[in-house]
Amino acid sequence: PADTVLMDFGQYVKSMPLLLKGAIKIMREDQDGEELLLYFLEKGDTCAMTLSCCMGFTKSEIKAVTETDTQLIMIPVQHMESWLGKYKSWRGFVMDSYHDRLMEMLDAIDSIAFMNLEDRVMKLLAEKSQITGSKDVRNTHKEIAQELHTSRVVISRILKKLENEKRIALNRSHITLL
Amino acid sequence: PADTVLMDFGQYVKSMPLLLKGAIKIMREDQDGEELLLYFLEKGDTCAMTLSCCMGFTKSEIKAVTETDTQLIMIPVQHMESWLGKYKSWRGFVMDSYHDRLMEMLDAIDSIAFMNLEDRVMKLLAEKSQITGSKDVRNTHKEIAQELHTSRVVISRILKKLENEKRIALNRSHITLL
DNA sequence: AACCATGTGTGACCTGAGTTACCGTTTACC
DNA sequence: GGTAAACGGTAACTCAGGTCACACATGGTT
Repeated sequence: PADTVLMDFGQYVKSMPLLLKGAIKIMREDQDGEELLLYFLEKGDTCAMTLSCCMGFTKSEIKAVTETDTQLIMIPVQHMESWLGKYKSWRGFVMDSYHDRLMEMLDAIDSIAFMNLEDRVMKLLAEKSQITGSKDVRNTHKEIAQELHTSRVVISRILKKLENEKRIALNRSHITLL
Repeated sequence: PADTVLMDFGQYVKSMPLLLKGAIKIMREDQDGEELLLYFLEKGDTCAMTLSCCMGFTKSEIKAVTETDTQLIMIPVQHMESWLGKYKSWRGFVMDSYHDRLMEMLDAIDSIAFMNLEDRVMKLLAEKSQITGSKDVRNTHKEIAQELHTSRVVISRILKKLENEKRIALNRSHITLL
């Protein structure tokens, strides 16, 4: 179901998720417990972070939470490793996954470093809309604020501005893209 | 030699660097040509970005510039691929490299998202000092500003403050950590 | 020595974003 | 139906960091 914490910071990882349906959001947390959305995983994706964590037997650096209801397969580490030697296709899949995740990280960095908050809000709303396949985004201002690592007041202000510009419509716990 | 551009944005990549000596800085650039330092590569490292770029035959998303004089081996793509099937150790090395790079990206995100400029400046100076093995950092304020994606004036201001706090000493084109 | 490019210092000002405080509205749940 | 919690709007203020303008120092070149 949506909003399930699949993996938390500091947890050991012993299997690798393979996403069949739905979406997962990957978050980063600093020492004060402040969070930041890194990227979303969608159908066909796997989490490279998990992947390298479970191979190195290190703790998770990230938190994974289902964004929507989700269906996934968990592959135990030992299979993963042996398959890497046996199947070229599996190797290719794992490599591609690493590549994809690096690109998502780059994108996350671009957003934080080069974009202003207003644009980041619009980008996030667009991504959420794309994931659910609907123009309606069911989130409170507070949730959006946490994902973008800012405060609720700031998000409310920006959303109100976007509404005045007729780019979105606001309702309680529910935003519509126009 | 130092300050050599090994790879630029949009360039195709046909071989993979393996760092024997020295250090390389990896930069990201936005559409306006604004740059941002992502991380440094050091002895024993390779560039996972290059790696996945050359396997996918896509253009480079990053720019690589030697930070110090550097010695490296360039491995052509075709070897890389066949070795992945043949040698478990090579596979492990490539996987580890991907993992390391992902961790560096996480660190870069932490810096940008969670730290203030003053701390980022100190962190950068510490990294540069560690790389050269010297307390002296030979950089102009302008160079530091570009790496942190800010302006020269701001960096001068912060450095002056750090000097007043006796944490560094300033000279022309040259900063000493105390 | 005169000149010019580069590097640095500093004051004045602007602005996006974070903070605090307070209020009204809606929803969930006894 | 009443009450507490969650949600959202808004004003007033603060502040880090960005921008502009200008001055001066340093070092290399002719």
